[in-house]
Amino acid sequence: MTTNVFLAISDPTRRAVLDLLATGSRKAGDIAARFRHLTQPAVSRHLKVLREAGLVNVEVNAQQRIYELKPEGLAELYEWVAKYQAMWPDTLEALERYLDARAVRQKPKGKKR
Amino acid sequence: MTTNVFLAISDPTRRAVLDLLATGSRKAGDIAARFRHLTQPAVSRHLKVLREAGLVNVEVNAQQRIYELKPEGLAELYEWVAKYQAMWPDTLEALERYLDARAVRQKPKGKKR
DNA sequence: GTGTTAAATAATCAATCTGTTATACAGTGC
DNA sequence: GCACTGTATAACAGATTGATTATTTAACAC
Repeated sequence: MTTNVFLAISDPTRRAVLDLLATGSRKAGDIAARFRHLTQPAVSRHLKVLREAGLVNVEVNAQQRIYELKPEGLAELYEWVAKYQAMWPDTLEALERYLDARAVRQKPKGKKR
Repeated sequence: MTTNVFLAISDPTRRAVLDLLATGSRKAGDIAARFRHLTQPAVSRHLKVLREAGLVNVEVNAQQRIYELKPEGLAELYEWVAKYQAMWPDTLEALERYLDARAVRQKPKGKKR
């Protein structure tokens, strides 16, 4: 139990679910449909992990479950990483330059990550 | 391969190593000594994961390895979570209030997390 | 009631993770 | 050379993860 946020976001599928929910709430079935390489139960279990980590809310609507992002659940993570941000090369601009440089290095023309 | 940052920080021991290195570079042996419930090889493997994730640098000094935090390695994580920060209740102050409230709820008198 | 739909849970399995002990490797000092 | 020190790696065991298929649960529609 006490599924924690760090563990919850360590899985790429779960991050993708969060990214999707960031664009708006979705029914469980619609979320599952986005992951065509996964079955419905697989997605359902990812949603459970996200629920237990406090990263999403569920609203019941007849047989449907509407998942909503709960972004404050990421506060703990933000809090943790922000400590390190202060140690970054220099300013935010330096960070941006760093990220841009990294993006170019990793994928010269691509867009997905 | 391609050990990623999200996975690297999902383990509490590894986060503790990073937190330790945030206070200054350390020899591998000194790091291992901090985790008395773990053996030297166990810590060595955590260090390897952190290396592969680009979160630490190693400087060789005779038989010793001096580990140094590479905070820019957390840029990807920061980048990801920062997207969500914009969706938080309100301002930074609201976030702080939220965090304080959460801390009180979870541990009325304690201080460690 | 029956049948249908939406989603969660159960049972199971393979792969991965984290720890252990034992061992190898590389550098130092004599 | 040999012994010693510091750290990494190998081999393995147990726990956990993430997927599957099959089943259950719950609400709707008739």
